[in-house]
Amino acid sequence: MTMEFDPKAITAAAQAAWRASETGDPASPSSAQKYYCLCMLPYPSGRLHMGHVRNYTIGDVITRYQRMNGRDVLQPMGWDAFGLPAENAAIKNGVPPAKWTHDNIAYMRRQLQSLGFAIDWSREIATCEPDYYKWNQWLFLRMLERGIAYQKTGTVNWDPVDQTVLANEQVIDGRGWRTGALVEKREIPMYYLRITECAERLLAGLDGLPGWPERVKTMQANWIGRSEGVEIGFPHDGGVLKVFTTRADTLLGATYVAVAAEHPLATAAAARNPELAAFIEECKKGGVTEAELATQEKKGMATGLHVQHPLTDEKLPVWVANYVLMSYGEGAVMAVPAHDQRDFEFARKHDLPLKVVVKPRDADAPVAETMQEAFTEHGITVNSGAFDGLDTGQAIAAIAAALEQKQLGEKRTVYRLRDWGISRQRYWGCPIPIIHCPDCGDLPVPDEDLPVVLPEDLAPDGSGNPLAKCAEFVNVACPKCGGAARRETDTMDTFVDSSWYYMRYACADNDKAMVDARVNRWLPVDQYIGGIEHAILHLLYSRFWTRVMHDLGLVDFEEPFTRLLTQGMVLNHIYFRKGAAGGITYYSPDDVTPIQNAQGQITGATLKSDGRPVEYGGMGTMSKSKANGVDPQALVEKYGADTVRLFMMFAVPPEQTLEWSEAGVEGAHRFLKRLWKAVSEHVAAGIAPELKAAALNEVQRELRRQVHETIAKVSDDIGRRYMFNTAVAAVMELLNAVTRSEDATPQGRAVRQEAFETIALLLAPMAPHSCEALWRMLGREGLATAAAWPQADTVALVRERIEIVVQVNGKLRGRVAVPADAGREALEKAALAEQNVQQFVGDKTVRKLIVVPGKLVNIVV
RNA sequence: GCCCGGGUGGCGAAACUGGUAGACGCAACGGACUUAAAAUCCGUUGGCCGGCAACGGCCGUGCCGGUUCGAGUCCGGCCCCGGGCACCA
Repeated sequence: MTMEFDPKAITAAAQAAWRASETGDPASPSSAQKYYCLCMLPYPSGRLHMGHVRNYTIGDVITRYQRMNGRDVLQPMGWDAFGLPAENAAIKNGVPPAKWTHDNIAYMRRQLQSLGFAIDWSREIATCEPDYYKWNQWLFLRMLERGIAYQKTGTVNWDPVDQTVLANEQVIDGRGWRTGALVEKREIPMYYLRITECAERLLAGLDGLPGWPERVKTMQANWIGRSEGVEIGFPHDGGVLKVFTTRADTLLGATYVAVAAEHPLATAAAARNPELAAFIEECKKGGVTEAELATQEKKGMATGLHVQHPLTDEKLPVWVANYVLMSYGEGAVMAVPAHDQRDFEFARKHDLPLKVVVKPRDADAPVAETMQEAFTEHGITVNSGAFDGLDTGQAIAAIAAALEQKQLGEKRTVYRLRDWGISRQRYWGCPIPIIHCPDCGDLPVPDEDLPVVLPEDLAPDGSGNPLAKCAEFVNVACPKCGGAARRETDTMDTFVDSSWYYMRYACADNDKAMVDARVNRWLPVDQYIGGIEHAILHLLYSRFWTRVMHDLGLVDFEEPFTRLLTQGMVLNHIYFRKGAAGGITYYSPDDVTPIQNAQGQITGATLKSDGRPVEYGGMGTMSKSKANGVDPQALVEKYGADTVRLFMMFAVPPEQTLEWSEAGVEGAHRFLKRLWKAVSEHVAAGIAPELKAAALNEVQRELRRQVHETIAKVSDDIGRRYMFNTAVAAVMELLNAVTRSEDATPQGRAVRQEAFETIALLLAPMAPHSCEALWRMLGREGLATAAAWPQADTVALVRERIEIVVQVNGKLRGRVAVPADAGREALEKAALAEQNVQQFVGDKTVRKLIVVPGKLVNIVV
């Protein structure tokens, strides 16, 4: 038995032992209760970074803990293998996306294996494989049959120089990342999934997810954005302009209406008004993100058109405004400058009138001429004829009723949520299985021709989709008339791939069906773990996709993830330079020398290789694209997998953001070495005798109580609280206590034996390799990671005396030791008797005595 | 701009339901061991003040205000940092 802690040897031995112990078919049903522990699948960007290590270590800790608690645990792994970075790498290095992706997968798989995660690799999937994406296509066709998938135009970023569609990430300050050209908005036909039909179910379903963090549910609910209001019609020469409002009570205060630049009314007016046409053209500049639209300068122009107020028949001017979004409601709003801040600012800027129609409940109405900001709160209706004196709620109801009678309004519920556009004008993705025939129109690819296989040998060059230039792919016979037809060359959003991969793990070997009965054994996922950045899109799309599959009878469940743990991001500094054309080059924090101001904040840096300045971009998520990822490999080689895993769990609680620093890794390593040494010395003294609880002296009972308190704490921290950092801290405290004990009596050694065995088991989920070795050293048979989780002995936990805190007027003034079962009166008496307390109470009158049993007494004088 | 989080010693953090602020670890400093260094072990470590000492006092959880016997924790306002904003994944 070696005394040296040798992580390399320990890791190799443990991993060999685990491989040797794998028995039977992992897919075979087990009598134990199932537990599906799933981590979000990684994008194979090249190398693992610390965010991955954090994610998969959390998953592995939960997996191993549940296994030791007797569950039949499934922990699979796969690759989110389609996407833009593979195309970017191809453009940069000339390597085909397929080869780049497969090489990355091979490398990252080895990295994951080196960390000793208990992953069932027999179920591994990669979303770029035809036997996976075939089922994307198959389900898309089912959605098309049911009208869940449909075609309409959508807005994209267009680079006029490269003649290509850009992702939002490729638009930097309104310009194309490669060309520097001003980006334009362009309308193109795309396929959409009708997620809005599901809005109410997706919203209501959140109430049935007690295992999800409140913040994620709040974000999803806000994203779906249900609003109840009134759709109001404003008649005009060409028909009726529809707007939606949640504040119908302010209708009499409407002084103009505003429409989006893309609104049909704007287009119609622009046809006869060159100035307006130029303004609308101006609005097309820039990217399509909501952040960009919401922060741009608010601009508008009158169309010269007018609509009629539905209640007063007054003529209201129609304006085009860039702050009105075509994608929300009807793409038009009634503007009430007195009671909406955005309308207020717009009206002041363009000299549009203001009409006050709501006053505060307990104050006078604001005066239009002197208002400094809009009055947006609820209140009492004024200046509104028959509706005066009503409270906001009543006024909305009364005005809605009046509009309904004139058939110019009806109550409606609208959602902020938009349908999911899945078409991407990109190569490295799942082909959309549609054939365009000049005679028969757009036709689905027949099921028997699936999958539509993506050619893997194309080379993207940055100008458009290479698929569209690939004759063998594009040219196809029409499935209906047999004539020459053209394949759809758009591919699917990669969120489609990740919306159901977790189901495929249950039956990855089935080439006849998307999923089979096994999916209902393993799913829903008991514990899902992934970054908080996926709180909305991925998780919402997955919930939607699951409902579609449920409604098609493919799965029994509607919610895919029972419990969710959203891991905080691992951040690192970001450094970059802007190129002449507008592109951005990122530099690794390792390659720069930061410049700090007097407060120690980083203000910039210089690049080590050329000594010239680079800009500082603050802290941000570790990612390959920002060049700020830290590869765990060097740390694993220096300290071993267990140290890296343990440090990750100890540094910070899982949901919290982690600003990366290596400081502290050394501490985790020292702890493992100290544990190793302590166990070595303990076993070197021979076999410990059997523990006789009744024969222990007070000191031994005290140490044993700490052993069992630690079992209770660690079980709660891992099983319920997900506070792995405090679980590790508790084990550290226990080790400190054990090593302080120098009791060489037989029962003293027996207590230490129990303590060390307990530590080996409590730490096994986090540092499994070391714990296997310790378990053997302690003379135990079998695998620590397969042993039963320890249970706290309630008898050992009993305390005879406890310490009570005494406060005077809420300030700590003393502590008293009392019997654990002391009653209220005994506590009060002991508290008042304490010497320092008496100094502060003196001869003052005790007004009140607050007793918190087991904790404190507060004396109010 | 909008939605969601976070801010506690020199640093990562703990304090779970309103009840002892700073557990555990890092770094630093002092000591032991050593020819020396590394490693290891022991001790000190929020700030200020009093005391030979035991110990005691005052201040302190981003900023301003409030509720409460008692606030890191609850409420109102603000500042800063991070995540998301529908084509990065």
